[in-house]
Amino acid sequence: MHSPIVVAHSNVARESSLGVDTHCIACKLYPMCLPRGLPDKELEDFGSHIRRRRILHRGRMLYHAGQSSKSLYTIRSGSIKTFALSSEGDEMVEGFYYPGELLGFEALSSEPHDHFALALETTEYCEIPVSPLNRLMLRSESLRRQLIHIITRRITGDRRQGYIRNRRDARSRVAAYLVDVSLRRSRWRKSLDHFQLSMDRRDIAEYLGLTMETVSRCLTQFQREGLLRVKAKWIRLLNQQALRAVCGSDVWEELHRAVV
Amino acid sequence: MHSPIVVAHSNVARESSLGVDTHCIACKLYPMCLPRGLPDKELEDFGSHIRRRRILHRGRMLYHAGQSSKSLYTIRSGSIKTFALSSEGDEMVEGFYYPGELLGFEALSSEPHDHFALALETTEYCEIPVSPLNRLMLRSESLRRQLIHIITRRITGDRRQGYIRNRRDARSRVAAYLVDVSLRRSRWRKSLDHFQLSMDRRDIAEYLGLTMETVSRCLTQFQREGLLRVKAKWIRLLNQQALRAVCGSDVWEELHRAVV
DNA sequence: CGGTCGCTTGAATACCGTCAATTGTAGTGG
DNA sequence: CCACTACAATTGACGGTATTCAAGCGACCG
Repeated sequence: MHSPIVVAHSNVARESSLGVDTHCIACKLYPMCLPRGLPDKELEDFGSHIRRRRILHRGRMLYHAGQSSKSLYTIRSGSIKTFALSSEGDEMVEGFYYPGELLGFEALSSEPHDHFALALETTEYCEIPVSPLNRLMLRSESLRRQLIHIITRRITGDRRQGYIRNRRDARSRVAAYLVDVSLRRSRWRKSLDHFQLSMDRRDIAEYLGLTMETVSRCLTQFQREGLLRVKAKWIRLLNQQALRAVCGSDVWEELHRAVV
Repeated sequence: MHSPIVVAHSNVARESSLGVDTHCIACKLYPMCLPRGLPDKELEDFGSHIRRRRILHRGRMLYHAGQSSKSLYTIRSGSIKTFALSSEGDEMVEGFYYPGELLGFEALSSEPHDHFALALETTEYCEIPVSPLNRLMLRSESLRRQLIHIITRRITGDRRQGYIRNRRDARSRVAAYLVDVSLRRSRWRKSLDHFQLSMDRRDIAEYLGLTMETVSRCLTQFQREGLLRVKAKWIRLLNQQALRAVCGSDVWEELHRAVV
């Protein structure tokens, strides 16, 4: 059901024996893809080290807290939730990851994972081991630049997420969340206004610092106001303009900049 | 009204012709200092490019939103507040920076600053222009590693800050904030339990997603409970143990790990 | 068909935000 | 040095919003 890119390029393997191609094609779709813009020679090198097309089924962990980290991961399709566990056992949701996005940066500072990464649906990902990556960076100026560029953008992106999550009232947080999901989907050219959330209400709530019930109430209220239609995990945005107004036009701009 | 950097930078040259020394000394105190662990040769090189001992007086801007960014900055003493402005004109506080901490990472991806950085008190900082930094990284494997290490740790650090700011109730947010300040001070061996906040109540409130009044009420309540004494900006923590319990012991551990 | 799980809805409560008044503090000039 | 001013912080009362607890609904699955 959710296997966008794979399907679209199912006839990829024949194009190249090295198998770098699939990644190249992906790069056209994913602006922040790691090897984007690399010279062909280095691209080959890079491609020979990553482990591509791995599959994780819903509910499986990509990695656990405490586990030593040796790789970066990039999502090809599906979605991942990252979270820490408090001593009382409840989840503190850190974020959600969509196709084209990287996670597991702590591998770059050789620290163990400090959180869990869980597949919210069937998810295809690439694993990029850091030790060959480090070796490659010795030779490849452009790879080094690209990596630093990506990490840096991640920092500014997190900053913007912070602006969402810290909004005062529940309404604007939930609105901003929906706009964010919609914008991030637009990156890989999926429908902007009709989509299925892969996480449940509790996850959204934990992420936004609210309760499940409040998130639910906001959604039904938005529906009553004609801003969207919601049926379980399916969302249809009917009036994006108005939704942006709810979350604050400036917040929308921040989010928009983060995606472009 | 707020004119940026300008200011003094007077008697630097006499200590050393290369001027690396002051930075080296700092490195002993600041574990995350950029050139930490560099071979002497490269350290010299590095030191010759940074602009050290710049002074910013209270209320002055280190940089403005929109301004093009060409340097990283590291605090030597004092403190900096970073914030964005919403369209309604109110501040969205992103964070506070203390000695040993780096800011302005967007320079590494050659994007303009998307926020303001303001000195909360008289602040000494170093400016590290990125173009020589990039050139140096071509030759210096260890510098490259160190930079990536620092940026990566910044991401995990931000994640932990997120756990603070997203706590449900005001009490635990304020408590976590105080513990955080205290721990970050401990890095440069300042008093853990008696200190002066450099930001006002409104700044703290905006940072935590609360109001000034709520922050104030939490502080006086903590005082009534005997956890601390507060007089204007001066805080004396009387019972750190209990304070950590208020913010949730696991959050405290997260913060602690971020500092060490 | 009954059971589980995720989601919604309702009512009561607790908490935080708002507004307004007061006190306190720092900075300025007499 | 003190008085004055401007601004920061505190405090109180009130109303609104989110949480809590509990019940009800509906989809999915055995």
